[in-house]
Amino acid sequence: MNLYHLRYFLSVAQTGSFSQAAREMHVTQPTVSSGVAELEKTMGVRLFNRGGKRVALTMEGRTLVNYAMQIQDLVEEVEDHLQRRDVLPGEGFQFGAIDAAVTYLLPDILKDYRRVYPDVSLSAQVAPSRYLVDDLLMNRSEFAVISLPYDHPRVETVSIYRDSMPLVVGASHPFAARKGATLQEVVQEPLILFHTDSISRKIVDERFAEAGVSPGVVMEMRSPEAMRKLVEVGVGISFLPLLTVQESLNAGALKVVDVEGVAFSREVGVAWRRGRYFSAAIRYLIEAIFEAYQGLEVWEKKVGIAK
Amino acid sequence: MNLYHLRYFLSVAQTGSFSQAAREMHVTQPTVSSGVAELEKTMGVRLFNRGGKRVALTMEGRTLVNYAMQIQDLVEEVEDHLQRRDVLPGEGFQFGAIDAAVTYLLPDILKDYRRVYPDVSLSAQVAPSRYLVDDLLMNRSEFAVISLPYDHPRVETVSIYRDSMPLVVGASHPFAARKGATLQEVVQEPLILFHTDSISRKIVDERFAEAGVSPGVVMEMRSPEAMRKLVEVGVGISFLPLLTVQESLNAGALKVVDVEGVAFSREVGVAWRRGRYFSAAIRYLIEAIFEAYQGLEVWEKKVGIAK
DNA sequence: ATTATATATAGATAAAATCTATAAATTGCA
DNA sequence: TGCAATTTATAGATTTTATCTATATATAAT
Repeated sequence: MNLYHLRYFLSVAQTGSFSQAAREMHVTQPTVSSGVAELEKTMGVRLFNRGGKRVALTMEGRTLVNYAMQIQDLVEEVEDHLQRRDVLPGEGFQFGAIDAAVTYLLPDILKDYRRVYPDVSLSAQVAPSRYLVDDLLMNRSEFAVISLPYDHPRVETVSIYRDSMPLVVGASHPFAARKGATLQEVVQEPLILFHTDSISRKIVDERFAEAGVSPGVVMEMRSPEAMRKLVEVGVGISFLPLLTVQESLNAGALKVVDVEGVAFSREVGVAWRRGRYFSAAIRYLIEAIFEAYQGLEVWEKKVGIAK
Repeated sequence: MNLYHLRYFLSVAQTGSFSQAAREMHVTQPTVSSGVAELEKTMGVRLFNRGGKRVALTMEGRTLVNYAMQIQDLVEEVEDHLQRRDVLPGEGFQFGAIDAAVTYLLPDILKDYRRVYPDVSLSAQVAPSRYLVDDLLMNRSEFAVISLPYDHPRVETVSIYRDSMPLVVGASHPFAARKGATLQEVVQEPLILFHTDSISRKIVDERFAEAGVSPGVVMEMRSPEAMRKLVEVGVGISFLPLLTVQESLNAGALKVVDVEGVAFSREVGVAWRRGRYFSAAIRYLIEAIFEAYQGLEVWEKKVGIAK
């Protein structure tokens, strides 16, 4: 069975004439003849009674008309759909994001997005960067907002945001009243740091190693929010992304303390599997992120031009 | 778009692998590759994200899955339907029949038929034979039960029933008390005959012409039922098919009168356009008619063997 | 009967689908 | 990190299918 033949058949059924159908379909009359003949052969039934100026559908022909019209409609509908890049209600995609991103960087963007694509269901996977990258590599998510730098031959990244990672202490901590502290003073204090598999932790560790000091780590965690709370209540002090602690700073629950010669920062960026194709609805979200922060030009240079 | 390619696509979507889909579809892997590539090209979207052990549907791919499954289902359904020669509910066909046939010959057959094909809607066109033959020639009806003989190069007929056409008179008519009447006596009486375009009338006319007499026709009609009533009330006398008058004879409202040297009869038969193809549901009805009366062997010789 | 218009058929041509062989990429394991 | 196994993509050959032109055949109307 062939979709063109089905179309010829419908046209014959409608016009009652092979010749006229051929004219409507812009093919020759023998083409219509053999198209219908092919259908009749594979179905094992006669579809038209020939003879006379007009041909007439058989009962089987009428049955086929019924189905053929439905099939045609579906085919046209899906072609339309895909060519417009419309989204089927209920369709959606999954992306990854680190905690700070979903909490502080993305909310407004996602809100706007729902206005543009109300039918797309978004599913955000929140996890530390390395897990998100696993998802990317396994094609389980379309893109991810992760901490940078992240070096992998099959992953591309573009930075969207640079975030400082100052030393923060609880309001009642001795450092809170001082202008600053030295690195030596800091390592005497109970430190709450990210887990060793995190990018932010790596940044901190490298700097400590350079300075030849080793910190007094009392706790390792993966959740910056939890760490913020712990610092607020005085369990320890920590280097935390500004994004995470901004509210607590405003509220006076935390204080930033300058540390001589230390200016930690980490970057947040968008990552995706190299060579990945982006559906229009997904691409829109990614580009909204770049527009809200930065990186649109770099992104366009990397994938924008090439389809 | 090609239905095979759609199938390959669905198989890839299901298995997550081009190679495995190829094995399932019993084609080579490049066939699946290029089939999917063709879909992607004509739709203008990427359907899968490749790379990695498994491929993953894009959003557009998921949309297409949705439609492709529906299309597949319809295709399978219609193929099944037609190959089994099932009938779509509401489907039906039209046939023609003369008054006597629908009234006296067909009722039981049609009743049985509805048990076998409850979903087929039958439409009987009741009219004099020549109009029914027009319908046959125009492919407006599938077959017809008409009066014979009917000679037309494009119409085939098979007799099913021979019906005598005796002279009938009202119970109070002078002839009713007598054993018989001569042709000369009959032509003196007011005769009610079929319209001149009818076959039964032709039979009568020919016999009169042979005998060199011309009847006193007072009324010409196309409805044997109406004629029966008119004879009953004494408007005239008539030659009517036995089928039509049997009940009135039993009730005593009419009497049969023998006419010397005259034994009219007409045949009833099934007629169809030469070369016509018969759907299973239609063929069943026709053959039921032949079985109930006669003519099955002749019919089978004419169309039975050839599909 | 004759003309005009239908559909069917035969053979040639063009288009496509599929295959074989092979390249290129990726994963998993040593 | 490098190698073996497995994956998808590509190129070219082959086969199949669809379509076209030309023509035969049948039908309807004049």
